[in-house]
Amino acid sequence: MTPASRAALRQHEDREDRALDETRDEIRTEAGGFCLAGFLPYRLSVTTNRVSRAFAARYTREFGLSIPEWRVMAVLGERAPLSSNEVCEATAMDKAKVSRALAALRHKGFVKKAPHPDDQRLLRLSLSAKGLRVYGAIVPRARQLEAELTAGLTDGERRQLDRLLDKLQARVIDLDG
Amino acid sequence: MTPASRAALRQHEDREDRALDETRDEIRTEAGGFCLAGFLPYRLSVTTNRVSRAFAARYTREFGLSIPEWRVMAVLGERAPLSSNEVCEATAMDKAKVSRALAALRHKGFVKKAPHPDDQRLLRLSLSAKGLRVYGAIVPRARQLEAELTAGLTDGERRQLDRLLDKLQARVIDLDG
DNA sequence: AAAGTATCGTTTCAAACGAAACGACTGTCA
DNA sequence: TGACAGTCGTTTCGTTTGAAACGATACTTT
Repeated sequence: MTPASRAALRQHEDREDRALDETRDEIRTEAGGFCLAGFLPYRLSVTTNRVSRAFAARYTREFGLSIPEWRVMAVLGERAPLSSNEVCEATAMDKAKVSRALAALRHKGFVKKAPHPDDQRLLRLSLSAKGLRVYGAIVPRARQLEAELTAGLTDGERRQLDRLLDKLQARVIDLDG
Repeated sequence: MTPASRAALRQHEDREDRALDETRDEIRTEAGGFCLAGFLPYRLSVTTNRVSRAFAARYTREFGLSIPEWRVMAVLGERAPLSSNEVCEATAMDKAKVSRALAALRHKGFVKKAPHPDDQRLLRLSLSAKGLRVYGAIVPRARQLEAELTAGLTDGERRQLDRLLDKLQARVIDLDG
């Protein structure tokens, strides 16, 4: 861009700036006082992402697991054997993510995969002995971290938080479903 | 894998399965009754991601904006001019994400970028007239969507939710800071 | 003023992501 | 039985992501 055209652009923008001052006042009427910091979806996202990062760092450092991998371990430890689809539902992750997490967990020797006897399309997924040992170690640690996270909350507040999340969840589901 | 080695593997796994039954009982002691569905970080993540997806779909469909782009618009509409760093802080996004969102917004003609007169490293970012018109349209819409999201909550519950998110936020910050 | 350090915003790079295509398998209907 | 439609899990493809490298500008120290 030449200095001349740059100057022309600036002049144009100066003219626009004057128009802007008028536009701005009209805008303020509808947009008046909007504050991103108080916007619920933003607040949810920021808080949740901070929580996820903090927990992910610990799962990685202490157990070498990503969050998708930890979720799969958690549900398999809870109620194996499960098919991949059942893991999807239990973890709220899509099948590609579950497939990748399973590949990693199998590679680490934490998960066993067998064909379902009645339906060859399905998998019978479960934790190996090694996986079960890790599961036994990570669950108390996860509980402890959760307790640290909610340390500032009374039992009543914790219950209230669960209730409010349930309500939001229900609301957003019929909002886009 | 040959049928023979497959059979050998199965036999090995059968042996492991018997060991597993014993291990499982010990595990249950520490891991007993863990339920991912009730685990706060998981619940936060699932609910928040659903909310984000629902809002992102609407921003895209109705205004052609991604969430990072909408956040930048929001803070610039709120209190331009801002530097890129100030946008980072105000939106809780890293500088790469902000840089990319700004490039997209400038390409769409919604954002103006000027050099700061006192410090050539800084940018003076603000909305163009076009950007300001979009801002004026999107803010009421965002408010309306937020209202739909919280439609099931009383004013008290909404305030309580804000309080609880503040507490979690404070807690997680010193938890990983 | 020159050299070294720090900050700002962009770009590069590899990893992670979701949507869609895919091959393998099952159930249905002719 | 043979074609057809549906389901399951994997893989591919293009996009988005954050960390780190980078060039450019400003500040500090001598």
